Amino acid sequence: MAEVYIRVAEEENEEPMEIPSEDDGTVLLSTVAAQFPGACGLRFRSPVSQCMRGVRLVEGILHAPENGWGNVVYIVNYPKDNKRKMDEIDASSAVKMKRGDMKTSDLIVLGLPWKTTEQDLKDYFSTFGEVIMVQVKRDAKTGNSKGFGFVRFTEYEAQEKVISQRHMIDGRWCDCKLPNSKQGPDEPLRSRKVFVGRCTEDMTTDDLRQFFLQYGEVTDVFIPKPFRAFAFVTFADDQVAQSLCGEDLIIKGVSVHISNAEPKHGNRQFDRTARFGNGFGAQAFGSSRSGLGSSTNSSLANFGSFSLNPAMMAAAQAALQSSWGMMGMLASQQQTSTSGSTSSGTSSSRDQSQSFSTGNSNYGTSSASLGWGTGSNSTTSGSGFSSGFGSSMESKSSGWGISPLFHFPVRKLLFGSILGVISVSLSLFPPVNAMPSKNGFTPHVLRDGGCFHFYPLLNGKNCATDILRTDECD
DNA sequence: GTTGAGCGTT
Repeated sequence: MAEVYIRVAEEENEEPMEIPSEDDGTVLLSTVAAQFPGACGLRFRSPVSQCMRGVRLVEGILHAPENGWGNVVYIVNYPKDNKRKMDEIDASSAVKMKRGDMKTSDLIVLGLPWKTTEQDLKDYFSTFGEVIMVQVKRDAKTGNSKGFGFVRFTEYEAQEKVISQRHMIDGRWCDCKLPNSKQGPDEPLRSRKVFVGRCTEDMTTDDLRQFFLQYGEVTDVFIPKPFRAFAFVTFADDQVAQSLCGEDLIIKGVSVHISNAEPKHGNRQFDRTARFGNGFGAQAFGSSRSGLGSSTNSSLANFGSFSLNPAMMAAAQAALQSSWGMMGMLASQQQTSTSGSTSSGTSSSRDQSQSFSTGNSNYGTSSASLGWGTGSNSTTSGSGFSSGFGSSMESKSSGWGISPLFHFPVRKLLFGSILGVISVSLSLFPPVNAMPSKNGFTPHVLRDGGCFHFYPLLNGKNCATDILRTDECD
């Protein structure tokens, strides 16, 4: 079969480029993206209607229109083309760009060989520009390198270049990043990482990487182990990430939902705002970035007189309604495995394990707690029910992870008091199924090692995060 | 004397 090419251009009146189709007559979006980086689809002007028409795209495969590809010039779609909100994002980033200092800052160099000296560092990085500072962090007693260091350039361009690539230093691949201490507090607005909900177990990191490649360069894919039905995909371009948020995409025949990766707990800006008067974290509700702010707040107001928010109740009731039940919770205490999972590409070889390590995340559960019955944080204190929670699951690599509304180590709680409080709350409030749909909160429970995570859904959309499994709750 | 994700004063 003779090779078939379709004509593609960025604009209608530009000279088209011929792009090869596959044997079955389809065209891979990745093929298009190879010539037009960032392309997310094709459109063409219908000779009949004179309107622009989209080309069917299924799982990265572009399907010819009814009458074949023909001689039409297909126009490349980019994520920003069909996202009105991108204008706002562009505007806000423009502001940040202006405000963003072009000053250089220290860069942390991760993964240094133990033997690497500061002179080695200086020699290496001088190839990128003038180096005004290098450090190798060492153990005070032994003087041994800790395997990381810092470098600073005079030129901002050199800094950008160095951050943008990996570095082979003395035989090891190293990464240079802005240190955590230098990461701006409003970086979340420009997150390059998206949360991929409703993943199935057969989706591999490679599958996801291949799939999302059609939208732009993918710098990291992370799938928590054991299987938890979600993943994180990080793009090189934050605009690509933002443009995908809210989309339902089909991967391997299943619909996954893309949303913002919630900031992990323990992030600077949330430390101080992690509590409401009712004792619940403001993060899941107050963040305007999640786009849930207004509707959520109105729900809160309805419950204000109880100084309880709906998610709080939902969570408590979910504890009773969850398919595990209390016995399941007890049994779960036998499982203590938490953060032992490794990065997605595991290898015993030193070099290979490094090659997979960039940007991968591990998950662990750190302690969090619920305080029951004291009411100390309650402003109106009608219920005598308050809680607080600390950090939870986190994504170590880039500071973003999912954020369950709260979770707690089961073993640290007395079940008698749980039952007591829950029975009180149940007597005060209707069961979940009877909760007003207007309210829209639905509890979901996720077990993670010895901990339980409660995920409230607001009108079917993730409130604290995306929903993970559907078999546990209604 | 080992290690391999992280985050810097000393």
